[in-house]
Amino acid sequence: MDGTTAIRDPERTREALKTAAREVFAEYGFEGAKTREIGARAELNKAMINYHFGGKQGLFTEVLLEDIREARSRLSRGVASTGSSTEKLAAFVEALGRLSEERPLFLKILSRELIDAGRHLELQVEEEFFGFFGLVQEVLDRGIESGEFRLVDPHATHISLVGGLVWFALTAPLRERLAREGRLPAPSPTWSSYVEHYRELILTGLAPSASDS
Amino acid sequence: MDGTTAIRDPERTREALKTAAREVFAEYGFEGAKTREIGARAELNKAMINYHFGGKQGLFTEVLLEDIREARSRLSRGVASTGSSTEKLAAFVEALGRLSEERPLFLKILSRELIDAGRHLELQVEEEFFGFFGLVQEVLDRGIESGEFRLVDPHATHISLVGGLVWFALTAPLRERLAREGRLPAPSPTWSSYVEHYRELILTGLAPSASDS
DNA sequence: CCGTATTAACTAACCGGTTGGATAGTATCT
DNA sequence: AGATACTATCCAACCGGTTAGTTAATACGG
Repeated sequence: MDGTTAIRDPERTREALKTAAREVFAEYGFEGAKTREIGARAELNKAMINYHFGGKQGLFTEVLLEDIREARSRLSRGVASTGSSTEKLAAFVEALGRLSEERPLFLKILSRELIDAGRHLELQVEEEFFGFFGLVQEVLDRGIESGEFRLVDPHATHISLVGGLVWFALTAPLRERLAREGRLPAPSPTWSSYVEHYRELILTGLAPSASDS
Repeated sequence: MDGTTAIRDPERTREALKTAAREVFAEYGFEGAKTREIGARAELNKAMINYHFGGKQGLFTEVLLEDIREARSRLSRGVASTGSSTEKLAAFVEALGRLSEERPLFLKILSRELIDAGRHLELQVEEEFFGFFGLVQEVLDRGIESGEFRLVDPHATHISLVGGLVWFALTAPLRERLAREGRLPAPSPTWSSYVEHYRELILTGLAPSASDS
């Protein structure tokens, strides 16, 4: 009765399904993901998806809500670091880099949803997701106001800021495959080296020129 | 028999199928795209896909080969512009921006393939696609060598360079939907304003500091 | 404690509907 | 007439979801 030998453990079952779902949804997308495959990877009957989550959509929603909340909490911590706007932005890039590296499945799922305009996102997930947008905006606004950054469009800058890192993450699978097959002329950058490069590129790009007020 | 009134026109049929395929593949991905839907949009029997292209995969490959070749030719023209490395890079950003704006379906299809490491790309398409990578590399290498750019990792810079623009394109559908529903706090940047912003961000970010050799 | 009724967790089999592709027959070219 | 282009129909495989039935965990009266 120590719990580890329990044959039936609904909590463990739910976690196993969610873990399998993250893999399969990331690999095949919502429509492409087969409930049979999720069930098989979790070593459970696919009917358990309906039993515990109300269906494929329910499982998808549950997994995304969990991941979005974790991501927001991690990124918030990055932005909330004390210091100048420059330091805050650097901390955010670091946090987003680490998140992209450690949660590639989440990033894949989210990217797929972005491509098809969030077709499979329920309202609740959408609302939760929009919380991301406010995170960086304030740092940029304040940095521009204080003169630490050039006078750039904060909205556009926000897109650029996230774009490079996400793109690095999205192309990672292909680059890894090519590297494995020896078809890459030069070695691909590591995560840490890329994040470092990106932080410098962005911060240099945002720095005011010498002649600015 | 001037051709425009022809009831049967295999060339027109092939084009109609490819046009419909671009829409459907971009919207639903390779697996999600239904041959019935493609046939319906082209106002043709779905058996024509098999007849003219040998199947779903054949049509997909055909469409991608065509689009990749067009994209490469357009981007090559951008890079080949005369002038300094800075001007060449600026021209490339412009060209990529215009391409992303004018060929959103192509970009969607390609992004989906990147996410799943090119699972549906036949070898021929892959080879054709890799040609992209070399395009910017040389401009960056020469710009660094000549001292126009900082001493950055060209591979990483390449990823950053493409990332922002592609991310802008990928999030466009969602941003458009949100704007339509009035759920966006601030208006989203237009294509031209974003490209302009991005060009400046990158070129500023790559510029050597005053103290550099 | 202890048998037993009740509930919760789980499985195997099945369902209507849809998929990409094949095939047979028809129309329209040269 | 013979090749080419096209349609209507069919098919095996597969999809997500449901269902009836089984077993493990739990509540409870004695």
